[in-house]
Amino acid sequence: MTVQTIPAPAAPLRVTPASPLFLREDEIRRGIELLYFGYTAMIRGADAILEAQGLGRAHHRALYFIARQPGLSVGELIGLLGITKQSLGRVLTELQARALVEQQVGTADRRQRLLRLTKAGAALEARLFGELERSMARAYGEAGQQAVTGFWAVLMGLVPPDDRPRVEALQA
Amino acid sequence: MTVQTIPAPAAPLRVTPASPLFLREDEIRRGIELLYFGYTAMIRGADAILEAQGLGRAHHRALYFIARQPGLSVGELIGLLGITKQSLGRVLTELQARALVEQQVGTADRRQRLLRLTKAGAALEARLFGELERSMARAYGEAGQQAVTGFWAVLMGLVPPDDRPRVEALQA
DNA sequence: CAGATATGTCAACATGACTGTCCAAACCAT
DNA sequence: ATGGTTTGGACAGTCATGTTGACATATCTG
Repeated sequence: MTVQTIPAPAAPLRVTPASPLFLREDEIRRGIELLYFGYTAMIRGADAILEAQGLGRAHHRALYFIARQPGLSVGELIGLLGITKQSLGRVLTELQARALVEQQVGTADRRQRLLRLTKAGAALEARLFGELERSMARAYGEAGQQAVTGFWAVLMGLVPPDDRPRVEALQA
Repeated sequence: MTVQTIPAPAAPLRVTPASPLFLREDEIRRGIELLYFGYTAMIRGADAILEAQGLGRAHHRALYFIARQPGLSVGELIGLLGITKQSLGRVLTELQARALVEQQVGTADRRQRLLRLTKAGAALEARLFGELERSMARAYGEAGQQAVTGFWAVLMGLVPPDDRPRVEALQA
């Protein structure tokens, strides 16, 4: 599962460094644009796989978080995705119909439905993750270890403080 | 236009630094998740304004890039947004009907329609930008100048090399 | 037992993407 | 000047993904 196949280049990717006046409009716009293009570029690789399966990004997000936190409840997943019960319901119904996701009744609270990937679901998620990983690993490698720390710091700074614990919690 | 109102804190936001083995699956997943949550968090602020206007994110993206590159052609905008002519057409028609965007016939090539914001369009875009800026400036400030450089480097690394010139070109 | 909570389901709707097709104007090369 | 290409607009239909609102069921909790 570990990926060490992409060696970091000797010289990290050169970008214009942030200036001391890095809160100027230009540098803010640069961040907005890179975030937009970087995000869409990372996603793109998985889209082809999804389309071949007749699935969409909504399915991917559900698969991703179920893979990340096996046994999470429907309510927790709704909280992570920030969508309504009805929207998730449709996605989850489809994933179960295709036997990619399975439910089990909660042990502590029997109202809960705890979600897990089936073998087939885990295999599909692994393929999708592979695409994201390929893109992200290349970017990490080109930018270098120190840049990755900065990347995380700025992104965490974008998340409203109240929501940060939930993001951190994924890093179990 | 310059924003210096948010001082960088003495101690930058602390995040777990990337480890020397920063290509491990866990650290890749951390990047994926932060990119997802950070991106959606940044966007969120503008959504309320858009909704009040009866506009969507597609309109915002068009306004953003027209503001960024006044006088760009329809084709260039299609290239930046990565959508089809038909999809952009509807958005652009609406923005023109609301007198937020105006066209002028290209000077060199009279087939082209060069796009500009009207006064009202510029005002709306400024309000929307203000929301993104507030979020991004806070994140920059919390993370610090060096982190911002790393943030840019990783994001640029995500963009396929062939597309990088187009992103750089926005930094005119 | 009563009320709150977790989940599921049905229906109607909005947004923003897509494809396919056709057309007009303008550019460009032979 | 003719013919092919490019740029853009328009119309029609479809799909994916989100939304509200209303209602049902099972289960937990006080």
